[in-house]
Amino acid sequence: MKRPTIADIAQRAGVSKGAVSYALNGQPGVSEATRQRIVAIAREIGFNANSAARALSGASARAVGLTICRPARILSIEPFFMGLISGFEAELAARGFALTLQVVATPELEIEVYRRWWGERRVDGVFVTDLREDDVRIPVLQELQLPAVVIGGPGGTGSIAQIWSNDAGAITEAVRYLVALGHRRIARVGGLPDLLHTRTRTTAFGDVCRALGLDEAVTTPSDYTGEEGGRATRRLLIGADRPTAIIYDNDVMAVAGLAVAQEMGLAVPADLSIVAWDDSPLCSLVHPPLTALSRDIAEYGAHAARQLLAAVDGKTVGNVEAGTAHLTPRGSTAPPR
Amino acid sequence: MKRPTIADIAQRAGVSKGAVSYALNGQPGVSEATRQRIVAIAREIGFNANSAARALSGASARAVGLTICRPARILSIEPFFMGLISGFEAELAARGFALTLQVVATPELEIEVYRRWWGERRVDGVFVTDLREDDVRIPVLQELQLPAVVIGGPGGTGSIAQIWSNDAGAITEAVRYLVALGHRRIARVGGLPDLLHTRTRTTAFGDVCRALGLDEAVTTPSDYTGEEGGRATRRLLIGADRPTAIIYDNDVMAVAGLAVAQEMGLAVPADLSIVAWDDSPLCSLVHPPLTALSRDIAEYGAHAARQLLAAVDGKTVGNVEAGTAHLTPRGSTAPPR
DNA sequence: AGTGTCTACTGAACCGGATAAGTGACGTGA
DNA sequence: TCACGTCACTTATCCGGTTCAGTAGACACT
Repeated sequence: MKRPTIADIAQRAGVSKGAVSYALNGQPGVSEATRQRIVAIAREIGFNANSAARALSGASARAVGLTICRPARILSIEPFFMGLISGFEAELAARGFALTLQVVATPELEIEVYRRWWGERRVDGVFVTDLREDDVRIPVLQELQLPAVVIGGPGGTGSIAQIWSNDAGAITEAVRYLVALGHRRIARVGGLPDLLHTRTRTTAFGDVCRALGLDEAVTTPSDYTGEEGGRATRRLLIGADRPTAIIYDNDVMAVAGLAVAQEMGLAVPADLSIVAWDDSPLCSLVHPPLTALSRDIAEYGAHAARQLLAAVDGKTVGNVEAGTAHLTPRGSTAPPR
Repeated sequence: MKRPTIADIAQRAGVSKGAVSYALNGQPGVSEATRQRIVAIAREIGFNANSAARALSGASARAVGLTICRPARILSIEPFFMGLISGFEAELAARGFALTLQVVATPELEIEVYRRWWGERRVDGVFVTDLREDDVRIPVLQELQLPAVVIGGPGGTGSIAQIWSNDAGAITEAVRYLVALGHRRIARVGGLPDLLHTRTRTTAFGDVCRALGLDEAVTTPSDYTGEEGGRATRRLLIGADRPTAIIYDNDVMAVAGLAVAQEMGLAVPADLSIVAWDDSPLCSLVHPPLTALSRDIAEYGAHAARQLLAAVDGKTVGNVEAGTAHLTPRGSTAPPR
């Protein structure tokens, strides 16, 4: 089956290719009557502009890219990325943009993917996730002048637009809440220590604990997997002065931590309160349901997509704060025994 | 920054554009010495062929598409798709293919996406998931002659290649195992009833229960969400002859079911045995860890990608069975009290 | 030397859109 | 009535690859 082209439309409408192009793109240069006739024919024969031809003649590729740098075993269970992708899609689909996905192993490979996409003209812009300190990807994106929106921060992206949520504020809220319940020994199981938002959270956690005069503010680094989250929990709970509350940097680790506590015969929340960062259905599924720092990840993604599309359109896009998490208390937090 | 083109390479090598194209694509028509010189220059200046130009001149777009038809709230927690995508990527990246993703609301919209992708020449082939009975997408793909691989089955795809796992065998194994433990009242919380693999499982479940002379073989349809899985479990457990074992069509519902059982004061596995279909880290995280029907979803995806790439290359691709689930016993199954 | 064959290339057409430049018809004002 | 401007188009060129039809030169064979 042959794909219809503007030449086919031109022939049927008795006009030239150029006229068809003007008509379909809403450009001046054709009468309103002709435009409507051409649009009608295009719809009738199911015309879709060849994206390659369009991209080749200087217009945009109508696609944006997302690289994900996480091992498969984390990806499969981590709800964050799928939520983000759902949010992207809502905005992109409305504008007729496609999303190109690539899973990579290291940030260095991510750079290679960016260079290739740029050279191939495959995407008009990219989403950048998992921002690190002195991130190696940033200078490359600047050099290539590839429109980008960094999801994470704040800071560290130079001239590249970013969207970030106020993680420091969120963790402060969580700690204050636990302290109000009467907790004095609060620990935290953090995410990958290289990631900028992990550092932001760690710093803010230390600051608020110090400000409130808490005994200690231990953050155990981890890698977002359930196994590591469970191991970290076990280490925290076998100590002499075991914490009465633990904040986890994602929901998967929090669920694992809950299982470890129960396995060790501790009652949640009586003996141990648990707070999860990011609220997925997972948190409501377990027993007791987990108190969580909730945010609308899909909306966060949609916001990022709007930013990126604006950047692709050549608009200057600033940094915005959006989707800051707020505490959703559930059954896993209570005053300590 | 200007993107290097084959014309740049041609100029520097002192040959024509055509020679460069032959050299870079491993075509005959240039001497080995010249080829190496051209390849060296291309690498030196960081050349990447413009994908639009390549696609426009009849070569492939070097991209394949995946549409996902699930609401965002399920997607974010459902580990299956991310596992599948990871598997796709491994194969696609090795061949330099990009993966284009689109999340849609209905199968009808999926058809529109296929038509658009085909018209835009944006992808060389597509993955089809969530096969239904008399699936409306199949005739469209045949009409467009768009290379495709259906993930699911068996059957119902006409001439289109498919990859399927032996769900009937897997559920039979699970039921036999439970019966061997002494269970006589086994229920099942199924997935979306429209999906072909749900029907396959339902039929096989009924067959094996009848063959083993079990009292009843109730399958409660559901939608893969934790809420629905929990509700279905509650309905099953308040009945007079409550089941002593429940098989769930995905892990999220199984975890929700576990929480409901515990909330109702039932001990797992003493009062109720639980089997989850698809084994994600989630199953090992909860307490007790869930007995699951495990399969390597990433490998399943990689296999599907190999099939699709072969189809894109014009090879005829048959139907293959792969990645059949096998039972991984854990703490959630035991003889009934 | 003449003929044929092969290799290693060149030149040009082509893919399907976007777009700048050109053209003819028509209306308008002096 | 003629010059001029505007509108509604057409024509031609371009984007950057792929590919086909040529062609020059080397070499072998008679």
